[in-house]
Amino acid sequence: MTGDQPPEPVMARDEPAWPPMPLHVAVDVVALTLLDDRLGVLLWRRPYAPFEGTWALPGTFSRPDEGLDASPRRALQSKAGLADVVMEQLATYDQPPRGSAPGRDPRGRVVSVAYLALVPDGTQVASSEDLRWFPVEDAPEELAFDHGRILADGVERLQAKAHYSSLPLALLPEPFTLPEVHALYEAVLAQDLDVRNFRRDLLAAGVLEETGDTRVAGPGRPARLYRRREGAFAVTAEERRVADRIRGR
Amino acid sequence: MTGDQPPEPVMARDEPAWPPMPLHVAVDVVALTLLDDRLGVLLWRRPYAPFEGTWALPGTFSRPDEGLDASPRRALQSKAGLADVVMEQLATYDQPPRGSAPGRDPRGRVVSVAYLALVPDGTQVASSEDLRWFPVEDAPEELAFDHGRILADGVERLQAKAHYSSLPLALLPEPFTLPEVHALYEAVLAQDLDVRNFRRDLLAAGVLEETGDTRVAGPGRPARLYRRREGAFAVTAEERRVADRIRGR
DNA sequence: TAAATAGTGTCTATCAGACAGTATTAT
DNA sequence: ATAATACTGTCTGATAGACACTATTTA
Repeated sequence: MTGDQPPEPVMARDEPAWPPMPLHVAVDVVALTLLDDRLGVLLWRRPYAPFEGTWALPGTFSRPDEGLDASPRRALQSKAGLADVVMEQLATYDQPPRGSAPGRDPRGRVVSVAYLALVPDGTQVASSEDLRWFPVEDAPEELAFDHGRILADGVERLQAKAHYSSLPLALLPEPFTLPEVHALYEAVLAQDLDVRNFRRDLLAAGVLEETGDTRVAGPGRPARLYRRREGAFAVTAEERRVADRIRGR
Repeated sequence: MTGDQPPEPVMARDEPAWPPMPLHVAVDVVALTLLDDRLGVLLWRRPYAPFEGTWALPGTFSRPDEGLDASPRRALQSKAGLADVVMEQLATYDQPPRGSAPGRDPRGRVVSVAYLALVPDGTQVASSEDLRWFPVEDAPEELAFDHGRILADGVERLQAKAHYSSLPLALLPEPFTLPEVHALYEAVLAQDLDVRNFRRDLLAAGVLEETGDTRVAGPGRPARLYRRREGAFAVTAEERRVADRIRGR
């Protein structure tokens, strides 16, 4: 593999070790959703080697003709029919993973750029025997490659952000009710949150605006409907301060 | 789920698009240090195309025979003679960078994994006309590739962590005095910090321990010396709570 | 003894956490 | 009326931020 793709003859005094040994760049997606009041992750059973038959995060190899961020979108689109989800880059992993045994990919050196994708509750996915949501806590212990670690990192990232941002709202279709948001944060953090304090702090953060409507769902008082206010993210007071300090410069 | 991962003849039903088009994987290092009570970054003037003669972050192509995290260490070692610095991965960038014009690397598709490296104040580096520290605020506006953006992201990461971790201490050689730590945080945050509050909060965080010695430096009362306590990181009370919540699960 | 640097204490406003009852709807 | 769900207010302890003086050394 010589990896020559110079559009012109640019090589006057080029990088000493050029062309470098090219590597294989994969992307893997930790796609999370709200599943029955718990956090769910999309897994895919690999139909071919390596790790044939093993559950894995959906992923693909990045193509030379697409932007890096486009690769995880294409993976979600082609494997699950998902489009327009909120995504953010997590981290990049390689072989060998820190502190683990078997290496990322038996086929050779592969670096994998992991992404976190947040899929709104109720979004239709092309599920099947070999592609479906798992409650995160019931996911198979052994995933392909080092996907178990990547999954854990993705969940941890979302939990961390739940403490100081409204990122988890991407898991709800708009408009939503405050009880739904409350249940969402409890699911994300796997933790009980006092209703009164939660509502007080969430409303004080100013990330929501009322639609004016309410939603009737069976018995009980109807809940007011909200949507996200554009560009609003920080939730706790401390983190609003931090964000202001950083942004305001 | 069968999960056989045969090191043997593997290619029975392999990935459809295998082998994928390989890409070039670079690593770039945002190496920061304390420079005359300001934050400094190590830059390198590229001696060859592309961007010949332009200042850039030190970097290299990752080799197939090394772990990904080893590449930025090799880059620092070979270009600047630096070893054993604290490093953490920042993010991965590619062509085209979000919202910019010229593309990462004119030679073809390159993804770059960026690292943050913290070099203790006073560490000797093999500096020259073409490799030296710049105060971050005096760094050239135009760096090669999208290194300007990567540098900004690295500084922002360090500043964010300065609010809730003792990561910046990696910029000081041990042992150090509290006035030095104070000056360090002021340099990192480019902000005045009240001495009394700073000392109160830093000591309350329990990340330091006294050595018992003091350091005499010219006139004035000698300062007590401290070292980092092993494994201690969180600084503010809020972030200790956050860290506990996340870790304690 | 003057100049330089290291070190210390209090008050206040804000916020997170604990806690229980009222309001509105369907049946 | 009963059951179900939505919604609300207060108190307390902890903490971040504002603020000015004393202590110890060298020259």
